Amino acid sequence: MSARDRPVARLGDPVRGSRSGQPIMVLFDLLSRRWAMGILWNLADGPRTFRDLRERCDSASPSVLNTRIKELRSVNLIENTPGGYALTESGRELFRHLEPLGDWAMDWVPGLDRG
Amino acid sequence: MSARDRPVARLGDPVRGSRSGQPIMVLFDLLSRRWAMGILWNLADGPRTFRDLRERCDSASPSVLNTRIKELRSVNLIENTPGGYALTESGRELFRHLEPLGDWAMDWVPGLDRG
DNA sequence: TAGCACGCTACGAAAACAGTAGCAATCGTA
DNA sequence: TACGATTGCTACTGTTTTCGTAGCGTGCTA
Repeated sequence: MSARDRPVARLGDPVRGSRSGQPIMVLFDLLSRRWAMGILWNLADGPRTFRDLRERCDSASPSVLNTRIKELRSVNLIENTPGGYALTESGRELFRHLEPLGDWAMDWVPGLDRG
Repeated sequence: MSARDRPVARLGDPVRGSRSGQPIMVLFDLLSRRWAMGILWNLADGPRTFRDLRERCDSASPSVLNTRIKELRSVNLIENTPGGYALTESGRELFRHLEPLGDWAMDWVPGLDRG
């Protein structure tokens, strides 16, 4: 299995066009894929089924959603529980770092309409 | 100028397939574009010229880099100073929220090699 | 005036994503 | 045991985004 085929970059791998493989860039590479952060965000308040999660992600296409789920599962950020997909402990840790962005965004976004 | 042509979503706009327009989704939409977070990260320790920044972003293609720069400038996260591109005050605020991810990623990434 | 570094654009190829349809498995119900 | 409803998920086509490379116009310097 080559780096190219592996779902998510490992430490030292070329990272989707990035060749440094620094941890933060590995993370950015993962999070900057469509719906990756949205999935974490929408699982934060409890487990969701595939279709439930899909609705909350504005009906993201199931192919992309499923690809993202595989990726996030492969790096142990989410897991499939009897109650549906849910954040793992690592996922909750990561979410705790993302969470403050919600408040910050609420202060930031309205200012954009000046354009 | 339609929402589709505007570089970055405004509050209430459909957000690249997302129709909620919640602030956090507007932010996620912006940050989940290629190199958006990398640019903020690489400008955190001082201004950089276009070419300098490009090298730090693993030689990202200039077209994408320039597109991202336009977007980040249009929402007042970076600006073009005499010394090169630099974070604005808003940009530094946002970076302060991103910064802890660097340490977290260093704990997280090595564990991925168990796959 | 010849070089050089600058910000930036153009363009074809490749990859990612959207949008829709639908399948196989599982469940509760009758 | 058959039925419909719901589940996770795949397949396919068309659009959008990104990549990778080449190169333009400007300003500075020697």
